[in-house]
Amino acid sequence: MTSPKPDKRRSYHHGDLRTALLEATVDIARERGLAAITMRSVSTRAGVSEAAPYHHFSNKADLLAAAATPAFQHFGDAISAGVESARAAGREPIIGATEGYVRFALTNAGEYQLLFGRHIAELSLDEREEVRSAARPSIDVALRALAESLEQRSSPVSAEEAFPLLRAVLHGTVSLVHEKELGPDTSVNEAIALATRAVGALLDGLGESEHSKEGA
Amino acid sequence: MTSPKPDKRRSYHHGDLRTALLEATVDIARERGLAAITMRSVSTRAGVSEAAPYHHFSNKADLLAAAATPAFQHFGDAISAGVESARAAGREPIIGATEGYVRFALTNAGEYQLLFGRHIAELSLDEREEVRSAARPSIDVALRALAESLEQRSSPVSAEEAFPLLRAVLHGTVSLVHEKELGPDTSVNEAIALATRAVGALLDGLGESEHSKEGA
DNA sequence: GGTCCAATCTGAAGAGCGTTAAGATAATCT
DNA sequence: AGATTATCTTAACGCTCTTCAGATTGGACC
Repeated sequence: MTSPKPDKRRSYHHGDLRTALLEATVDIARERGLAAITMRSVSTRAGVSEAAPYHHFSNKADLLAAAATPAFQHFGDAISAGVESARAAGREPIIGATEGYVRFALTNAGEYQLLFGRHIAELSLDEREEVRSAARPSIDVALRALAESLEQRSSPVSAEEAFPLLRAVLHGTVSLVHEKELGPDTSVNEAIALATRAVGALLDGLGESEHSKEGA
Repeated sequence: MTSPKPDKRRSYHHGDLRTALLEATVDIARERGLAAITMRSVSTRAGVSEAAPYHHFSNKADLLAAAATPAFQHFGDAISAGVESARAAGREPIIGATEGYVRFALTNAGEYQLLFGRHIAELSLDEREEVRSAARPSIDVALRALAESLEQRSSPVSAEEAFPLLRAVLHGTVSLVHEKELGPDTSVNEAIALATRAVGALLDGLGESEHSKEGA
């Protein structure tokens, strides 16, 4: 009994446990945060024993790295949505990307941590490369929005040059809010206002300081 | 008798275990990173059993929060040194503060994490207030440097207004480097160059965009 | 269609983590 | 002095990640 159907969680063998584990990981991150991701919670959610994941991932770090792939999909979609929304409203693409980025990071804090948390720094080179390629589409969306806005402003700096600065502002704003460093009750809209203002000023300043070194 | 005779690791009673535990905590953070701080590593280093800390701190979170006090002292000193150095060289105080901040955060990554890591977000209100007051001197140093530079630029924005933006840039830059998101081998000087450029552009841009809303 | 192999999953165990409880020791108070 | 209180230790619990031997099964091969 209870075997012949590839129905899903039926038989001794799962069928597509790897995918199920990744989905469980992302779901738990969204619902209960990065700290709630344990081998037990993930495998229980997928309906298997806690040792089962080790047949698909070499360890927890590897599982988290692999889970970044679906999570980056969500992240990229959120940025794209922000860009489209801004474009439709006649606002700068990079401001739209900023809104999408910050809104995603604050409404899905656990998933954002999964993508950019401290555990990433401890991955092996191979694993980090895997994450990096999963991140590529999101990066490209943001980079294009940045390039377009710089062009609109006829800014003298390239998108590649400005990109790390943009990332610093966005990641910094989000991290400070996550860590409750800007007060324990900063709202999403306040955070977006902060980030858009910083990004706007940054691009303004980059344009200015390059046109003429008039300081002193 | 002889309360001022804490000879050191002598008897069954330690003498000043609380202080010794805080020093051990900070030392381990500096030497081996935040993750290496365990109740066992800390108490072993202080020469006591692993349960001893619970007579001075209610739990690990409380210990970490208390350890922020000496660590913030180091942090504030580093920022001050940067400001003084810049002042002596005729450069902007806020650029000096930026250099001091980033250099400290990258040469003492573990201690920086101790101050601004994710665990801070999970503290109780009382514990967070304790950390907050320990942070006060460092914040004031940075705030003064910012105010002075804004004045030199006759910028229309107040230091209080610009401060969160400054923090976002600094914390973001440092976090990205710590998490190896800007390449696995970003040097301290590269990070400082990035941060100073971002801070400079930010202040430039804040000045510009307030003088005249000329966009569109 | 039957047999065997390799992939997959389980159950049990080990080492390390934070934390608590009960008891030993020493400093302080009266 | 004796008693009280603060401090520290030893031992244990439940949780973490991880490994290993053994059970189960899907698929390849004959």
